[in-house]
Amino acid sequence: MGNRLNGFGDCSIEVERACPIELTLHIIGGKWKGVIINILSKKDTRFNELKRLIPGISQRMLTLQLRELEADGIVKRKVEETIPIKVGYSLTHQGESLTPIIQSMRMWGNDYISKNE
Amino acid sequence: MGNRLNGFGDCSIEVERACPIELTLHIIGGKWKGVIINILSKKDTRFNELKRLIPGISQRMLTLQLRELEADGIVKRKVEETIPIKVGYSLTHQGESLTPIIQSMRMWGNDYISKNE
DNA sequence: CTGCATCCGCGATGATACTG
DNA sequence: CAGTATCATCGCGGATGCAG
Repeated sequence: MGNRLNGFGDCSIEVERACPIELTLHIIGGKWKGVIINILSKKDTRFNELKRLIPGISQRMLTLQLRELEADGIVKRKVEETIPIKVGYSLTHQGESLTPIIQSMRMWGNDYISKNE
Repeated sequence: MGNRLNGFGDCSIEVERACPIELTLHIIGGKWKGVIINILSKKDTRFNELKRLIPGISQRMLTLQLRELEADGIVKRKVEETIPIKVGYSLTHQGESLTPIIQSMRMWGNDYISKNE
């Protein structure tokens, strides 16, 4: 997992090392990651359920984004060995620690919308 | 400015409309926007100063990211009609209202780094 | 000093079909 | 149900040169 941090360790801002910001943005900034985390913060969700809840996302992208979130330790994947197979996704502790930020972003976004009609 | 909201108005998540999150992510999620906002939150900064403070960014990208932030009402642009011209950038009120989120992201990022070494 | 214009490669994303 | 594989595309972003 640590290798995902590569490319962030060598940036040197003089005012202040802003890398943690970039890192966070890199982790949650994917095209659909915000929505995914937001949904998972409310309830554990299965693959097809996620797909249904996120209109417009392709199966491929959903898989990829989930894999990245998993690699970053944000999301947990639990396979039920039934037939057909069921796969449940949920937030890890680290993932849950992101929800305050997500919620701040929601509030800011709503505020922004209301101010710009 | 309102037209930048297009594409967000029609997303319909059943669990909850997550669009404000996507919108916020869209506004601050650019490759360098986090750093830019972070720097501007500390002090007004001129173009070349920004370029110097952000190693690795190309002139082109700095211009583009600043233009987007300006179009989104996050950043203010002030031209000093000297020779040579000087252009100062600063946060708008809306831009300043983002800094708590940015700071949360910094803290989360630092925490993340220390936990994943 | 602060940009804009142009060219271009590459990665991100979509569409579609196939699988255990 | 939950993916994987493959192909095609499209825009991001880098490099470079020009301009006021």
